[in-house]
Amino acid sequence: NTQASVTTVTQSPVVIAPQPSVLKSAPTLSSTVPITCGDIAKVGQLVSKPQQVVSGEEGINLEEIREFAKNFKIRRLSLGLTQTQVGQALTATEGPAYSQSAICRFEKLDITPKSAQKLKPVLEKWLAEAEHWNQKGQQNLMEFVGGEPSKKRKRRTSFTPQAIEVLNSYFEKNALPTGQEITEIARELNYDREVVRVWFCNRRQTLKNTSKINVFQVPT
Amino acid sequence: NTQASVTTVTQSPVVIAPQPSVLKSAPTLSSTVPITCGDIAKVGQLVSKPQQVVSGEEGINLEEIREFAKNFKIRRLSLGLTQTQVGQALTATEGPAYSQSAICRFEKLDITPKSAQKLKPVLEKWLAEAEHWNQKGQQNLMEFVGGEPSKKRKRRTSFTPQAIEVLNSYFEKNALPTGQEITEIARELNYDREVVRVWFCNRRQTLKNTSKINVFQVPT
DNA sequence: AGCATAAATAATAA
DNA sequence: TTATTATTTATGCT
Repeated sequence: NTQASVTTVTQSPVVIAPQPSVLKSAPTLSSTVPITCGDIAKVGQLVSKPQQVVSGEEGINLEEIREFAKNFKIRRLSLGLTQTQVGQALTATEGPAYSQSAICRFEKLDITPKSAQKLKPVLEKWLAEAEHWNQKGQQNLMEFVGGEPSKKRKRRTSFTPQAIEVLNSYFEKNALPTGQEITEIARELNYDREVVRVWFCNRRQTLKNTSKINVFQVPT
Repeated sequence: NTQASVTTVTQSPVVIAPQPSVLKSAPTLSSTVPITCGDIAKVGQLVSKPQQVVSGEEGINLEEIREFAKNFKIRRLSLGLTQTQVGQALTATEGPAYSQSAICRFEKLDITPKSAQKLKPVLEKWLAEAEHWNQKGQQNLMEFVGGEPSKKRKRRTSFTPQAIEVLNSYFEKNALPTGQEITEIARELNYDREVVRVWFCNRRQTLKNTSKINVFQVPT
């Protein structure tokens, strides 16, 4: 449409201040920290050890990777992209598959130096390209990314009191229904299946949150 | 600890590219979009109308506000702060209460120009200060944000047995008092209104929890 | 005016 | 990877 010429806003670029370790930086990293999967150390763990900033045999600059990861996140966010979107877009343009989890792990540096080293240039290139398209307009970016242009957030469902009652009774019987069961409940209540699934997720969440002991003193 | 001199990373500041409308920009905004609350138009709606970039009577520069809102979000994120944190911190340092919802709505420009105009300088000032502390280290930022003892973290209220008795008797009569009633109870007991409100919340939770069946049951 | 909670996103478990 | 939990954001409501 004739979106007006508005897009040439010439907004002053935001300069992000230097970031002292937004990540938790695992300061007192010691013997107590088990490396979950096998015994290959992760970037996020190695990088905090001054001696090993450059991983010996590989010649990998961990500090550089850490910085990039941090910048990557900021740049991703300022493009308004999610990890999922990046993963999907990469999967489409680059060779292998990149899941949301993969992007997440890169940003958190929860990967081996080798993987990081391999992934970094891919992300770097892709991100630069995304930023380039973004210059030309949000629409182009979305096209490049591939997702439908800005899918809208689903309207918030409101359940009827009756429905909630039924849901709660199911929940009391079983807080973790199978996909099958969810489908059935959804049909019975005539709500969207996904909506019902999310309801159970959130209900479990809420329960967990509220089941903490309460703050105020007991009236002795 | 002897965190090494690492912190002086002199990371090259990230320059955020100009952002053509990350927000959904409500492109096909037409008769179908009802303005939820009354008929006062929101910034996000007004700003897309070229003619009205400056709100007439008020002299409010909507375009400026839109830009600020966008930058605010990016800067908030690059500080690693959530809307909730900002809201809480503002509530602590500035006068009135700022909920997570309020921050959310500001960022989405889902507020009236007048409110936005009022909120903007507050956010601007606060954010600049937060960035300043962040320069000095993540720890300082968290202290600034997170109600450190130096700031006025609200002291934990302890109710007298008498007060609790009164509260409980009110609770038995009505577990969900209106705002009006809460105010009155608070005045009667000479406690802060908010404290009383929270007491009722917590009381309801407690009740709910104690009467709960063990939930995470295995689906058979 | 802001709470309660639905929906979306990020992080972790499997 | 895919499945689920945990966290954050957004919105219907009154």
